[in-house]
Amino acid sequence: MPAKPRHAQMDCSPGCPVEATLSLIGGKWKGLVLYHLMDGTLRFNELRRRLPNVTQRMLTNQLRELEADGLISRTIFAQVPPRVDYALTERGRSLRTVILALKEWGEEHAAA
Amino acid sequence: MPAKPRHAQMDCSPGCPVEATLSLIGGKWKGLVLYHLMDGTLRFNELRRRLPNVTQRMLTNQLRELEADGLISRTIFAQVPPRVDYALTERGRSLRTVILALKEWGEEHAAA
DNA sequence: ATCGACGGTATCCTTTTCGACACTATGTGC
DNA sequence: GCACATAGTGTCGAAAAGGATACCGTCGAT
Repeated sequence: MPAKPRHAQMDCSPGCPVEATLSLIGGKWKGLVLYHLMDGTLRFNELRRRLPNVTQRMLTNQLRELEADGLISRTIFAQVPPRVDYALTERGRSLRTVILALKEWGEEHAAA
Repeated sequence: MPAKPRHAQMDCSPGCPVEATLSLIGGKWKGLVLYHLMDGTLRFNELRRRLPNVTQRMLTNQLRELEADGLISRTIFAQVPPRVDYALTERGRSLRTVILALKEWGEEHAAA
């Protein structure tokens, strides 16, 4: 399983929670995914359209990891054509302030 | 140069600033370094002692990247033994709210 | 009969990241 | 003469992350 042993060993002491949080949202496109899901539930291809530079495989990966971390939920409808909805969980929603802080800082300090 | 082409192409549109910010603080130990420097200026080995799991080479790398991004300053004193001080720049200090948001979320949602 | 939409997998390959380890220079204290 | 502290640098290699491409099954519309 190619999960994220990124900061797996949380033996870092004081500032550790900082890294713990980063390890959850630090994946290459996770910030973006979470940001878009803050608008509400989206289907797989709706996300794809919003993130044109992400390959299908990467998007699937990131979504799976976010799901494994309990930040988003994945709801499958037994239909044809298939339909899968992605939405923030309660835990994911609690990241709102963090994501917004990142966004605001980025907007104000766009420096070259 | 092995810098951070991480989110180099900032062609992501709406949530882009989120990724932009993450690309600056998303390095493996950058969050920690910034967090500790919020306490005030630190010398190289003082940082090392606070981050026991970081190899010297990695610490140097992260510091160099943070400096290149204008988040920290590096002051060399022509002494022997050598002395180098690291401190947050104005720009680095402006990250305070972001770092604290990360830390607080991490503390509250430590979940297994 | 073929095409497209949907939500993926599977496979392969390249790039990036990270860690281990060794090595450097200089001056001081023993 | 030796070790120690300081703040690094260099090289190597493993592992992880990321990207490209091709493929799958089903249904409705053409």
